[in-house]
Amino acid sequence: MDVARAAEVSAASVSRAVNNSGYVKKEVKERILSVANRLGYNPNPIAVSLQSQKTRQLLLYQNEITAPYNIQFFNGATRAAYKRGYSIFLDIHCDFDKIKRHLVDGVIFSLDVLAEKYIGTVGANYLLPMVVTTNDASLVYARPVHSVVIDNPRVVNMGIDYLMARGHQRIGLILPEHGKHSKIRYKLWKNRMEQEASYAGAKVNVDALVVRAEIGDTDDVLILEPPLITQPSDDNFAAYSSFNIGKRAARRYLEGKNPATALLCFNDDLAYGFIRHVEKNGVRVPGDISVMGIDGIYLREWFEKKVTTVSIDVENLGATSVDVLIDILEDKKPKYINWTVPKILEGDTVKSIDKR
Amino acid sequence: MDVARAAEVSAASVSRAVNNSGYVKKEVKERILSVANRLGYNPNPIAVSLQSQKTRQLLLYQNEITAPYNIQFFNGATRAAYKRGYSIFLDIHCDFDKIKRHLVDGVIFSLDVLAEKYIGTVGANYLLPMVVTTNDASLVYARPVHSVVIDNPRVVNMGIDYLMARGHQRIGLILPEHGKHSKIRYKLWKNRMEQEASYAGAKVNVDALVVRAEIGDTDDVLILEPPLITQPSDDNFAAYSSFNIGKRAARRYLEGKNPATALLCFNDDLAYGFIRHVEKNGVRVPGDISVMGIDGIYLREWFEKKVTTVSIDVENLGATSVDVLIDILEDKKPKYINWTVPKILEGDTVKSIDKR
DNA sequence: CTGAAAGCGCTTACAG
DNA sequence: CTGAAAGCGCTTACAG
Repeated sequence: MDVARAAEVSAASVSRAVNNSGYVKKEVKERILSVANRLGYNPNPIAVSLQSQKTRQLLLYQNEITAPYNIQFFNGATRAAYKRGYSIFLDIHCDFDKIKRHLVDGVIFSLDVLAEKYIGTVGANYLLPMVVTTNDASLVYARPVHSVVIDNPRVVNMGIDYLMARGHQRIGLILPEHGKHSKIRYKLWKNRMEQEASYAGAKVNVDALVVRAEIGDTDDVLILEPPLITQPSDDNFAAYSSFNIGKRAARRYLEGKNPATALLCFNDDLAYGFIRHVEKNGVRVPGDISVMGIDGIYLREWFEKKVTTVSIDVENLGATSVDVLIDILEDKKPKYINWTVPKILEGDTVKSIDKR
Repeated sequence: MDVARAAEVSAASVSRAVNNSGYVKKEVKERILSVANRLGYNPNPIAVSLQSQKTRQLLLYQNEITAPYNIQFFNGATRAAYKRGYSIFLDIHCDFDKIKRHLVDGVIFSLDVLAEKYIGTVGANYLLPMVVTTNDASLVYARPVHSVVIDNPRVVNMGIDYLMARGHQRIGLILPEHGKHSKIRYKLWKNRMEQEASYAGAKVNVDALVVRAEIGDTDDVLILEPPLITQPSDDNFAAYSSFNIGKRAARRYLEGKNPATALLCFNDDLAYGFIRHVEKNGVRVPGDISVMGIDGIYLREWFEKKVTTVSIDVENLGATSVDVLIDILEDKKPKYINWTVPKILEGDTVKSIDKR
């Protein structure tokens, strides 16, 4: 070490002085520090990491970055990490093999399917400490995994409650054709709606209230290489965006004759895609049909109409995931399952109607 | 090394086998590899980095993550990095001291003011290889810095050309009160407009066409800790968003009597904030006033109206920045100044008018 | 209070 | 073709 030579002490003393750990005589310490300062010395972080077996860096996997959900998750995560002296590494390439080369202490998956894939492949013999945000508390992985759980039963029922309180009885559902989360929310919605129908003594086919749509091969959310967001010639939007699924759903909705007075959407992005397309075709929201989303995306503020939504406080989801992961790393034994609490955010897309 | 012991060879041979470098007898290599595989061995990336003095990780500084511009920049950057075997570390905390602890080979600044701040402080004695995306080719830092330059003279004139070709002569400008970029674009616009006026033989006060606005202390873009995007109770949007500056500008616009028939906006976000607010107040775009943005954000597709804009191909900006940085790291001597080419993206917010 | 030594887990000349 | 040695740049017991 240059500093050690210049200050005529051992490397050990420099280390003690710079990190002010252990004993160094006061004058010596000052001399070392002033020399270090003069030479612009900074401990090599890689060497420090090798020694401590810690990088204080975390990895966050998301499958893309244009969805407001993902942006909010990242923002919450990076804030939480910063508070505890860590940094977040956002990786939107689901190329899990690369994880072996990343200099990180642990991993966060903002989507459970990503975590499952990782555990089933690379994770089998390179399993870093990890946390996953999941839509299903009952998910069982190859081994126990710490998770932050979106309380879907509450989310879906809270949305339905809100709409019912405003007189809606025929409450439809718009969701992607495929995907585990989609199935979970569909089941919850269906159970509730059938229950409501039986209360009312009615025998109805609730499935007539559903609109499903899909774009491309959306079953596979593992995107190795994220596409360009904006094509050089036109601004085509990535095929997998929920916004586009919402547009597609709107097309189906307009073709059929869905009897719903209100539609609960799989998420806010989808709701906006839906609204955009039906309004272009003369259907007013909420005049002709009420629309409710799920998530609570920040872009609600950017649109001409704020979507009424069940917020799952995505930033908090990200922050909690990070806190759990750091707790693991610092041996603070967090709970395996961490629930989050949804909440209604009022907006402009639901109207009250007379019950009949 | 466990593998070395189990395979009864030296650590050196294991290294050679695993990296398949140097000579290892075929059978021995196979034995090592199978043992390594059985034990689930992976070289410790920190140790590898210490040895090679490379992490293959890069740091990208941005001052927040909600702006579509930043999202696109990141997407372009991470794609470019991935192609060359690097990863990008997105840091939205402008806490440059932390850079000393990051395990990265180089840094990218997507905003020149961030780079200047870094060079003037921490960078003085901890200067990593770096690249900056800048609005001004003439920027002189404390030392020469590789830069990717947004060709503002072309951007501004291209926008004005587009509007003039559609009959507009009184072309206004909306921009933030403060900031270097704002001043640059203002000057370019002013020169051009005065020139046009003199061609026409007119003597006009072009400044009557300007709308300026600001939110909070926006002069300081160095955000140590990014705020929550969504507040738990209401969805207030961060004060520094250009969208909100656009709304504020709209208020001023409505108060005064700006004679412009078309307004060039500092960026697309601002344009949307402006459009949102004036339309709420009965002013139609482009019916009553044409609006043009700069940037080419992907959210154009999400809105009811696509803003007409001068795209600076932000993804390409990010990708180029990364390529230049990697060229530096790999000793490929990239140019110091790298220009990018703007381009018009048509939209729904400009109408042609009769010249008079 | 301070330094020599060992070690973090690798890789790469250097001998053989 | 293979191993012992040195070294990447630190930190931390261990002696003194």
